[in-house]
Formats: sequence, C-alpha cells, structure tokens
Amino acid sequence: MNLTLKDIAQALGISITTVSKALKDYKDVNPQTRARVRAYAEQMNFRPNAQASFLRTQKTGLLGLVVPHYRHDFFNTIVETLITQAEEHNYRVVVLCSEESYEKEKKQIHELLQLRVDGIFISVAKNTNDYQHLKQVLNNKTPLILFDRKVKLVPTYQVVNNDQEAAYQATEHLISQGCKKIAHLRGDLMPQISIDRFLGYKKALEQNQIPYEEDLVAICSENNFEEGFNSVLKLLEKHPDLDGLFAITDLVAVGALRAFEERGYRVPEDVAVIGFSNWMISSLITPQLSTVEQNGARIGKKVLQLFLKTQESDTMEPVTSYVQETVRTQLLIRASSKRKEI
Amino acid sequence: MNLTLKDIAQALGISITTVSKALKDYKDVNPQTRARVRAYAEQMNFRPNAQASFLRTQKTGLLGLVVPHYRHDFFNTIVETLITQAEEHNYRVVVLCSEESYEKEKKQIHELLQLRVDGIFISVAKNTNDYQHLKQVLNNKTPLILFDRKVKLVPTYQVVNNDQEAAYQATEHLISQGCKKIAHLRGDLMPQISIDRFLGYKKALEQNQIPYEEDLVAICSENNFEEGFNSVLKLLEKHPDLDGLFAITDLVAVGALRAFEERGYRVPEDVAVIGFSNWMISSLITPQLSTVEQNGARIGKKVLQLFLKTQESDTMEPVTSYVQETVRTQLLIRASSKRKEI
DNA sequence: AACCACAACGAAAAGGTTTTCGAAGGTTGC
DNA sequence: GCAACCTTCGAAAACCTTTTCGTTGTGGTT
Repeated sequence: MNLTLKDIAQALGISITTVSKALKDYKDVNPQTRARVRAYAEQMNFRPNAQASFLRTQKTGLLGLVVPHYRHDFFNTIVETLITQAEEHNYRVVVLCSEESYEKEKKQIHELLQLRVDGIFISVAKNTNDYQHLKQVLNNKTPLILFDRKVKLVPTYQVVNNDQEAAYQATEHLISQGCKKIAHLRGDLMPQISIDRFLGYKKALEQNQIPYEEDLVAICSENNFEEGFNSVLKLLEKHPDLDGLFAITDLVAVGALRAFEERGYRVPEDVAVIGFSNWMISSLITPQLSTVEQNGARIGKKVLQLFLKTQESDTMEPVTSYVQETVRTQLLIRASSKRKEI
Repeated sequence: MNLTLKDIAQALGISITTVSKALKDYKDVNPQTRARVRAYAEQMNFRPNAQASFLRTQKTGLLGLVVPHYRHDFFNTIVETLITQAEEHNYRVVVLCSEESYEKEKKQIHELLQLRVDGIFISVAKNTNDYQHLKQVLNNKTPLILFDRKVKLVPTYQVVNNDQEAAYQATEHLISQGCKKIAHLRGDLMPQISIDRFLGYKKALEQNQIPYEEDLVAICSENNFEEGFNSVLKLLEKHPDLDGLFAITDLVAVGALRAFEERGYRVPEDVAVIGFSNWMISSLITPQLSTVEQNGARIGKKVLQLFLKTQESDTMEPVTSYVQETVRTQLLIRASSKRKEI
C-alpha cells in the first residue's frame, strides 16, 4: 500500500541503496539518477517509513509530554508552545495527561519509553513522591526535562518560575496598597509551588512587620472556583475585617471575588485581591483581576531549547545533576488591587 | 542500552522466538519457561521496542490529531477527551495545531502519514478548500475522522454539532424573551459552522415574522474579545435600539457584554445576550452568559468510538462515503438573556 | 603499458520484533 | 512395534531503512 524504497528501485531499475542515497543527498550518486529518483518519489508521493528508519538511526523524532492538568490556561500555553516549537524543529509531540495521579504518570512514562521517544518533558503530579520512574528515564539516557514543578532529587534540567519571589511581590503589593490583614488561599501541602507561594506570602508579611496568622490561610487543594468562594465565606465569619487576599491561582481568586461580592464587600476599596497565573478570564471579569504572569510560552521555549542542546553535541555528556532554569514572572496590577495611583 | 529479546534469550539460554512467545502468551510454550522469561523481563525492566514491533505488525498505536486552535475551550475539551480515552484503549496521540493555516495542515497530515499513525482525527482550517491531502489519507487506507467542521466532499465519518438548529434555538430563545431587534456577530464567511449558525439565526427571525436586516450582522473573523467589543460599539451607532444579540462564540459575546456596559445598556433588561460554546468564562462573569453547550467530551468520545469500530473488524471495509454523526447541543439559559421566568 | 584517482553504484549487514512452519521428543492407543 | 498425536522449541523470513565498504569502469598520468 505504501511505497517503499524497494518499489522505487524496481521501477527505476536501480538498487535500493542508490534510491536511499539519492533521497538523502549523498554525494556519490549521479545528479541525473538523483533527479530521476526524486521526480519519481515526488510523483508517487513516497513517504519513507519512519519506524523502519528509526530502527537504524535510533531517532524517532517523537517527544513525550506529560502534564498533570489539561484544561488549565498555564499548562495549555506550555503545551501549545511546545507542540508548535517542536514542529519547527521537526519533532512531533505525544501529549499525555496524568490528572494528578502518580500511578498514571508512572504508566505514561513507561509507555513513552516503550515508544522510544527522543525526549520527555514532564510536570509531575502533586502526590508523586517516588522518583524511580524518572530515574529510569535518565538511566535510559533519554533526555528528561521537568517544568513548573521542580524535584530536586531528580538530577536533570528543571524549568520553573521564581514562585516564592513572585508571591512575595504580590503580597508586598497588597501591603503597599494599604492592606493590613491579608488572607492567603494556598494550594495543597505537597507540590513545591504551593509551598513556595505560601512562603513568599509569609515572608512579605514578616518583612513588613505584619504578624502572620495561621487563621488567615486556607487550603484550596483542587484550585477551583468553588473552593475560593467557600473559603472566603468561611474566612469572613471569623475575620470580617479582612482587607486583602492573595490566592494561589486566578480561578480561586475569582471564586473569592464572587464571595466578597456576595457579602457586600467592595473590591478593591474594602478588600484588595490578587491571583496567580494570568488566566484568560482575569482580564475579562469585573473588576479585572490583578495577577502574576507566569509566561508559559517562555517556559515552553526554554524546555525545548534545553532539549535541543542535549541533541546537538552527541559527544557532550547529558547533565547528571539538578540544574534549575528560572523564568521570571511579572506582576500585573489591575483593578482588583489598585487603590492608589502607582 | 535498552534490553532486547535477544539479550533475554542469551541470558536464559533459549531462543528469541520462545522469549517473544512467552511474553505474548502463546500457548506453545512451557508454563515454566514462560514464568522464567516473565520474571527475568520484569526484573530487568524490559520494554519491547515499539518501532521494531510496528515493522512487523503495521500497528503503531499512534493516533494523529490536528486542531485549528489550541487555546480554545471547546477544542481543548475535545483534545483532552481524546488523549485520555485513547490511552484507555492503549493508543497514544500526537497532537498538532494548524493555527487555521491550510499549508500547515497539509504538512502535518503528511508528517502523520509518514509516522504511519493508525488513524487521523482533524478539524480542518477554515481556509482549507482543497482536500487532496485528506483524500491521500483515505487512499492510504488510514482511518480518517473529521469533527466540528464538516466537509461533505470528503467521504468519511464526520462528527459535528447540530449548529444550525442550535443557533435557531438560541435566537428563538431571545425572541421568546421579548427581543425585537436582534443582532448577530457571526464568524468568517468560510467555515460551515459559521454559515450554519448564521442560517439558524436568520431562519428563527423569519419563522417569527421578524425582518432580517443585513445591517444587524457583523463579521468577527478572529472570534475574539476585541472584535465583539468593537462590533457592538459600531452597531450601536446605527442601531441604538438594539435589544438582543446572538454571538458565534462566547468570547465574542463577552466582548459584546463589555461594550454594552460601556454604553450604559443593562443586560438583560435593555439587551439580551447569548453566546455559543459554553466557555469556562461564561459562568464566571457577571451577568452570567447564556450560551449553547457543545459537549466537546461527547464529540471526542464519538470520534474515538468510530475509530475503534474501524479497527475491530479487519474484514469490514472502511466507509467510503460521507457519514455524518450529529452530537446534540444544549441551550444554557443564564442571567444575560433571562427576562422572564421560564 | 602500468598505475592511480575518482565517480557511480550495489551487496550486505544491522536494527528488534512477530509469525510461520518444521523438527524433536514424548505419549497414547492399538 | 508402530502409527498418530501432542507438547515444546527454534530457524528463518519478513517488515523497511541506513550505512559501510567493496566493486566496476573511466580517464588521466607517468
């Protein structure tokens, strides 16, 4: 059904070798023969068999990508960047979603290795605390790059945001707007980003002589709208004098906005709110939500760039230690936290 | 580096054939031998080489997926559904984005065929009007399934929404809420869905004795917020007495909402608005946006299900004619269009 | 005439798995 | 004692491409 080198060779009365060489621009083939082969291949729509080719070259041209969430603006941007950039460099991407499950993640890594992908990019599930599957990837000498969620125990490239610093800046911004009692809707206890953002929040309070109150921190493990909404309603019962809120992600922040609205608080006059990630929705709601731009595109580009670096110099040894690449975030101040002209 | 059947055979002093059979549950292998092989393979973390295996079986276990947009709630849902469902059936998905470019789409189809994927799912770019690349897929006997954007000239399965009917219902809903002068923000002239939604709008007007005015229809070819915003501002100059609006997609509708707000119109009292697609944002803004749920998940499932059907019976001839599968939409009535109790 | 350089080509091996088919050995039934 | 059968195994071909290395033939140099 699909044309092979053999078919072309027979049709043109030459050997398979010559056909292969003609198509790959080897110099030891007569220009005329080359032209004949090319013309015929073109005309017959010849597509070399990628699998057979792999068997010799050991390059599949495939990349594996595993994300914990799919319908998620930030990860989405990264995935989009990676698949388009990869294509420009003649790679195809197999996309998988772990749905925050360690078991699935493990299985997916296994599948990708079985596929013999040329590289694997992953943001680990938050309950992943055994890293054997990732080390197997490295043992296989398959380039592995982590992003967003770093794991210091895995000795390879990791592309992340300066989460703690960004959270620090976000909180400090609220303080600069006159907030005295600032709540934090944090994520689960486990993934490092959740911890880092919390630490940034805490540090900003301390540096500004505002006492840290455990009471003002609520956990939103699913990072969704409802959690933000409910957490704020609960917080307000104990602390009706809340005047600032920093949420781990915009979706939670939007839930918070609706809760404040429900209770008759004005944003930003009574309470200033800032989120994280710059979801599309943030600039479309009223009041527009202040947030932290994570620049998923730059993270995606960085990841691919690091991968390409591992490919170009086959003499070069792959990294064997934890190497962190930090992509800077940017504070986006919008209506939800703007009380003074800046 | 990677263990092969040969390695196992040598280690155990048996032949490659027997190893292969042991791992694949052939009945003509001694249970004890089978156990020995399995144990060793397990222990050494053997991963059969998928590429080599393909060379024999002609099944890559790969599926190709091409979408015109990536950061787009509706397509996103479809992609997510497909990659998770595919995994359950032991397929991996190579995701590509054509960015509405016919040239890219053509190139991507070529790449997928070169990869020898087991099936291709695509929603064509809107300026695609030559279908040779799709026909090549069919000539290759590679299952091809189109979704969302149908092309009657391509003789294969196509999974779509009942766009025209849905648009009809959406418009009729506005009429039922008392709207007399209803604008439509439509998409480009080309893709069928844009035409269908427009026709549904027009038909609803006619059936309800409301004259169709070309003046009330604006084109938003990019389907984004700004276009919705600007189009409404322009419409209001000529038609300040507008009292209803149906937008081709929610993002455009949200732009419209903001424009109405800007000009001091109350929604839904002065003007009722309804969108399409049920983007996440629709239920999070105020007023909540009425819309049409497209059920991307069901479309995705349907697509995969049709593909699986082509696989199970290898005797069965693939479809050779246009076969349309329609997934029903659902009207979601929210605050932006609700004037009366229903 | 002997030799060499060079251009153009092809044979063959390698890459790893699957599957057909035949062989070897053992058992059963008569 | 022999045919018929079953169990277990392995040789080998096939899938298709890439690449090494050797062969052939031509023309040029001494």
